[in-house]
This record gives sequence, C-alpha cells and structure tokens, in this order.
Amino acid sequence: MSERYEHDPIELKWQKRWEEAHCNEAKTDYTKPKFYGLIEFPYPSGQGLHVGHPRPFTAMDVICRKRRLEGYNVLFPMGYDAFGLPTENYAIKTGIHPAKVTETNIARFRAQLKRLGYSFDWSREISTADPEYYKWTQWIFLKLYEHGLAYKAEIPINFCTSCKVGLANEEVVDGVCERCGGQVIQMVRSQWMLKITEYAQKLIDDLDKVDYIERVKTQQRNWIGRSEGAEVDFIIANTDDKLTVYTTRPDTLFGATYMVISPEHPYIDKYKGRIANWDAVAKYREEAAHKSDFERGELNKEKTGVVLEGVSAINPVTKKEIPIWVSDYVLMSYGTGAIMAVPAHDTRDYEFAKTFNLPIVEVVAGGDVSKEAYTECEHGRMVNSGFLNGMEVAEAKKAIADYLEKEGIGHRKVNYKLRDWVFARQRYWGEPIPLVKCEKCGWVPLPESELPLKLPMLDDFSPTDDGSSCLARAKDWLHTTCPHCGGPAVREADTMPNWAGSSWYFLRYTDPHNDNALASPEALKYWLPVDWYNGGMEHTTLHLLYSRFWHKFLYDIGVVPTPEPYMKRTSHGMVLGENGEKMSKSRGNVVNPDDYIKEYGADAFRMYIMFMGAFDQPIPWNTQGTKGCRKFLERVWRLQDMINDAQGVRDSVKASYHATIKKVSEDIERMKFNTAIAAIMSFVNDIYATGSITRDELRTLLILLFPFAPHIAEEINEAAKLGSPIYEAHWPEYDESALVADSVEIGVQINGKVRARIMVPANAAKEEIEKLALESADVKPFTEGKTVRKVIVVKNIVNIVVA
RNA sequence: GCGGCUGUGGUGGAACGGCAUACACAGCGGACUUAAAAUCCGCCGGCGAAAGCUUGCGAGUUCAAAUCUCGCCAGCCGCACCA
Repeated sequence: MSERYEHDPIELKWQKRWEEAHCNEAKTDYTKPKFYGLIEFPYPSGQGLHVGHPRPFTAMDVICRKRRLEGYNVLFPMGYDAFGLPTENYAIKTGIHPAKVTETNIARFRAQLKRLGYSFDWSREISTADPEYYKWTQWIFLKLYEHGLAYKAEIPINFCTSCKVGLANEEVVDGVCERCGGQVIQMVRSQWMLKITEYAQKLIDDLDKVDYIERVKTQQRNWIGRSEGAEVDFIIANTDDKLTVYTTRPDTLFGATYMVISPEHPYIDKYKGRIANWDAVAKYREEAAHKSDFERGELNKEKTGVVLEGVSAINPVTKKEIPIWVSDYVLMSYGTGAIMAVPAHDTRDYEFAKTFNLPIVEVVAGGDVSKEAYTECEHGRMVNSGFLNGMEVAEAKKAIADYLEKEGIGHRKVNYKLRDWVFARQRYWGEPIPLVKCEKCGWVPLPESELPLKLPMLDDFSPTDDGSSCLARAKDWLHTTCPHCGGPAVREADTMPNWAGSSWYFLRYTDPHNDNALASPEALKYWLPVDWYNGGMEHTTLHLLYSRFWHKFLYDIGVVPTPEPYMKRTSHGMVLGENGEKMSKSRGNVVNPDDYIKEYGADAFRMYIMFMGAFDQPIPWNTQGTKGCRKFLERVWRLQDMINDAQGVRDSVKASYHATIKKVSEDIERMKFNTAIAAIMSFVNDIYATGSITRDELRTLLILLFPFAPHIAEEINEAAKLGSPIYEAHWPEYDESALVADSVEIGVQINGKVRARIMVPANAAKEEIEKLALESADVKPFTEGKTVRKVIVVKNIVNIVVA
C-alpha cells in the first residue's frame, strides 16, 4: 500500500527539485523553437494574493508546462507592477517608506506564488519600482519626448478642497473625496501628455495582424472610436470670427437649428463682454466643473444648459441666425468642444430641443420627428436641404463635403474618440519624469548618462497644498542645474502614471539584467513577439492599448524588431466573491488562497481554479469546490495500488486512453481547462472500472495531469518508478485510428424530434445509415402512411422529414 | 448613457447549427464497518394522468436552434488618475 497522500511535504519537495534542476528557466539557446507565454504581472498589494490571481497564472502555467514537454524553449516570467496609489496612501498613513512597503509586499507575493508551484523563470523576476528597471522606463519617455510625442497641456485633475490633494477618479465617490467626504473640484494643471492619438490609425489597422480574441479587438476598435465626418465653420453673427464644429452628419447641416458649446469652451471667456446673461453662464460653468465627464455623459439625466444671450451664429447653408447654447453634454475632450445641433436626427439634440423649445427641422424623410429623433436613416432621402434635396444620405454626405471644401467653410475630417494619454501624476510613488525646466532653455531632457533619475528618499509623503506631490517639497532634489547651459533649473515634480512601467515590461523579461539597453537586440529578436498573452478584459482598453502604442513607437525608432508586441491575446473571466460581486476590500468578500492551499494543497487548488468553470467567463468563488478536486487527486493517488504487470495500453481502455490524450491536448490549446480536467476524470473512472492500471497507462495519465497538478504527478511517477521526472518527459501523442469503436449509436429524428437510437457500423456509408434508420422498428410507426420527403444524414444523427 | 459580455438541473458547469444536462459538488441508496469517517458501486432536473412540454421571455431563419437573427427582461465588466 502506498502512503497517505500528504500534499505539504510532496509539494515543497518538488518545488525544491525543480528549482535545483533549473528546469523552468528559459535557455539562452537562440536556435531552439521558442514560446513566450505572458500573464499580466500583479500589483503587489498589502493584502497579498487573492483567489483571482491564480486563474490566469495557472492557465498560462498549464500551457507553458505543456509547451516544455513539447520541446519548446519556454519563457514564462513573473514580476511586479510595483508603483501605485495604495502603497503610497499606506505610506502616508503609516510613515513607512513606499519602497519598504513594496519590498515586504513583493516578498509575500513571491512566497505565495512559489507555494502554488508555478513554473516561472524566477531568474528573470523584475519590479517596475526598481531603479535598474525604471531607468529604461525613463529612457523610453525621453525617446518619446525626443520624437515630439510628449507635450504639456492644461488638463484638469480632481482636487479635494479639504485634504488639498489630487485624487484619482476612483477616489472620488459621488462627487466627494472618498477619504474625508470633502468637496472635489476640477483643478486645471499643466501636465505631460503622450500623443497616443498619433498612432490611432495604426492601432486599429494592425489589429488585423494579430490573433486576439474577437471581443478584445472589438473593444479596442470601439475605444479608439474612429469616425468619418467633417469640420464645419459657423460664423459668429456680426463678427469675422468662426466657431468650428465636428460632425459625423454633415449631410444634416440644413437641419442645424442651434449650436451647443462645452462649458470649458474658450469662446465663453472670449465673448464675455457680449454675453448679456453672463452671471447665469458663469454659474452654469461653475456647476459643470464639479461633474466628471462620466456624470455629464449620463443620457437619462435631464438636459441642462444656458443660452448665450447676445452671441449667435450663422448656419452656413441656410444663412439663418441660430442661438448658441452652453451645455455639459458637449465635452471639450471630443471633437472641437462645439457641436451643431440637429434635433430631428440626433437623440441628445432632440431631448435638448424639446426641453428648451428649440425648432426641429426634418432634413431626412422617413421618420416622424414630431415624436422622436430619426437617427437610423442611412437610406432616407434629403428634404428641406436646398441642393441636397432628393439625395440619399450617403450621397448627400459626399455632396456637402465637396461643397464645404469648395466654399472653404469646412473639410472632411476623421476623428477618434481616443484621447491623448495624461502622463503625469501628482504623486511620489512613481517614476520621476527625467526632464528639468531651465529658465533659459525651457524643458531640457536629462542625458542618458544621468539615468536612472532616482526618487529622493523622503520621510513625509503627504502632498503639498497646491496639489503637487511631495517631490515639490524635496528642494535639494528639485533644484538642479540645466544639463544644457549649466544654469539653474527645476526638476519636474510630477511622476509617471503606473501604466508606464507595465507598457514595456515584457521586453525587459527577455534580457532583464542588461545595463546597456532595455534588452539586447539578439534577445528581442529571438523572443519577440510574445506568443501568447493572457489578461483580464478590464485591461483591454488601457494597458493593452498603451503597451501596443509604446511598442509601435519603439518599432518605428528601431528598438524592437516587431510592429506588434503580442501575437495572441486571450482573456479570463474575473473570479467574483461568493456573493457574485467583484472582490474588493470594501465589499469584504476577498478570498485569500492560503487557507485552501494549506488544507487541500496547491495541486488541488490549481485543479479547482481551472475546473470551476469556463475560463473566459466570470465565476463566483465557491468555498466547497476545492474539496472535490482534492478527492479526485486522492483517487489518482490510489492508482499506485492498482498497478498490474501488463505492458503498454490494454485494449479495454485503448479508445478511452487515446481519446483522453486528444481531448486534453486540444482543450488546453483552446483554454477549455474545465473539460480537459473532466476528460482526465473520465479516464480515471474508466481505469477504476477495469480494477487495475498498467505502468504505461499511469505514466501517460500523470503526464496529462502534470500541467494542472505537477507535484502529485511527479511524486507518483517517482514512487511507482515509472521513469524520468515528468519535467523531462515528452507530451504524449494519440493514435487517431484507436479512437473509433466498431459501431456507434446515432439518434434518429423524425421532423427534428429524436424518436429512436440505432447502432450502426462506425464506417457505414450514408446510404446504409439511411436504410438502417428507415427500417428501425422504432421509426416505422412515424413513417407509416406518410411520405418521406427527405432524409438528412450527418455525423451522428439522421433526420427524416415526413409529411 | 456609451462600449463589451452573460442567461442551461438544488449548485458550478458540458454540448464544430445535429441525441440538452458530460464532468463535478450537494443529496439519496447499497457494499465494507460493532459504529462513524474514508473508500468502492449505483441512483439522481422540472411540469404533466399521459401523449408530451421544458436551455430568461417573445418572434424569426433552418430538415434541425441552448447555439444564428431581431425585439424584450435580468445580471456582470470597462469607461481614460485603481491596477
């Protein structure tokens, strides 16, 4: 009898053995076929791992372990996205330096990850907060700056009037400060921006070059939000000045009965002297400043606005004078911050016009504009539109654009919803921006030799009164000399957003200890692109887009060899709390895996996290679940006592054996881990039904199990003396011919309803199956006295159509 | 609001447009045991008297729909300074 299955000693033993064998480290042999598997590196929070982390980690571990057995040189690295807000807030509260906090948190994460038996290449571990790492983050920023992709702009931040601190959107709850409940206002600051919009078209186009799951591509396309339309100039009445709008519907220009500008639009101040109701306008603008773009975009809220009295515009085609309104549903951040309102054919304009009794002029026939806006009108014909009358919408779009361009009052324009990236935070715990402001020379980049520009060691991390980070108080650090002229200069006190370090970390893994470059060209050439990147859907629009942008830039300047960073992108569903809600500290439903690992072992935990549901779907955590997988592993453990003397694979389990190899092999590739495990379970059930197992059957079973539950697989393999350690084994192949049984049962449908099941020879011709089906005793009653109109024979079903 | 997604037994889920409920969890029964646990073997969706009906609801396409299309209803995720 084998000993009882005790997970702790077994798992610790094999973790040590693998480490000593260096079997999970990527080789620098650039002649072998390579596989680069990547998962999103974690933010090392103070709470340690929660059960959501292991889902993608285990999945990619399964894939990478399989790839190694298939003979690939595998790079499966791990690191930490270590800069961030919670660590800094914790430091403000406790006075412990964020670097210290980060170090402690990383140590905990590392220990937890190692305990789970992941086959990470620990020799390549990185942290974005490490100066050796962020040196290159700063280097990339300087390259962006050098190529004109970094610029300063006036951008509002959330500012708590009570704490005197800049707040992240997340920290603003219902318009007030999350911490103190104080009033939050929008405060405009000059901040560094990155021109991601310059890459908008490439970021859309190159989605055709990569193998991302479709919903990721769709979400990226929608986020970038390309639209084709026109910019149109409206003359401000009684001036030579013009107000430019962007519209995707220039064809409806004759229906523009008023205009709306954003509360932040510069024309409000420009025409202050002429605005008769200035007090009302100023008040409205003040109120709008307290709302986020998100709140302002809420459609179901009542439309608000105020008209500019004394300032109006001229519709360039009807020549009519139309009013200009200010409303917060128009955002300064999209288009020109001004719109022409065509209430007959836009839902928001329609509601606004109804609220304020503005004229509604139908310009596309087909709807009923007395009831609602007619927006789905691509095939409608133009009316009330002068020279456009009678045209279809598409035709009218072209005609009006030609007209605008001919008359010089507008032009075709492609617009993107994508906005440039605000690349500055008024925070301490981030990468310093390596620029200084010289009185004489303006903004001057640090020379590469001065990188990394390290964060100064401080004791007090609280921000300053004006919303700057505490770096603004580190005078010794802040005041420096200009690298250009040697005169006095001041460093940038803002730091980079945490997205910076994560935008290129996959490059560093290829050559993590390189002092001379972010990675050597040889390493980049061999390892790139990442073959398979798995991450959460929540990162689809920000992180994934930001890192594609940086990569494309680095490609354009010759630093990286591929135009796209990731060949394949898949996404896992979130692990929700037991109540079905997203796990969060505030909801109090965070589950820590430690307890489960302790009680059931890492193998059982890993199996359950893969077995619990479809990988791409969100799933609530179930405390009971791990137990079932533990029971299964014990069932596998007991196979040791069932080994017989037979050789090879017995005929009695041959079909099942080969089917299992096929199913597990294919399902891992499709990330159908739950059904792969179900197949292994079924095979074990089949083995139990025979009462014994051969050594060859067991060895194969353990190899199939190894990606999911590597420790127990190694242990049984060793204890039963089945051969070399499994990490040195080859992934098994299956015999297609062994899969087919002599005869198969197929269903017979009459008019689409299953009425019978018949046995047919496995390789029977369609005609033969049809004959057997029609002759079946169970089928006869349904066909008697009726005409058989049609018989469809497919794979494992026959459908007989009778009438 | 905008964008993405989901809806199948008591529970988690399975099902290239082709026999709905694989594999598990829970439950029930049997064997073993003085007994219990563990283990092994088996049963196990609902409604209906039955024919049958039944994959959130309602239509459609098809020889055939959980799967495709449209419309509802319900829920989840993201929305640019959380990571």
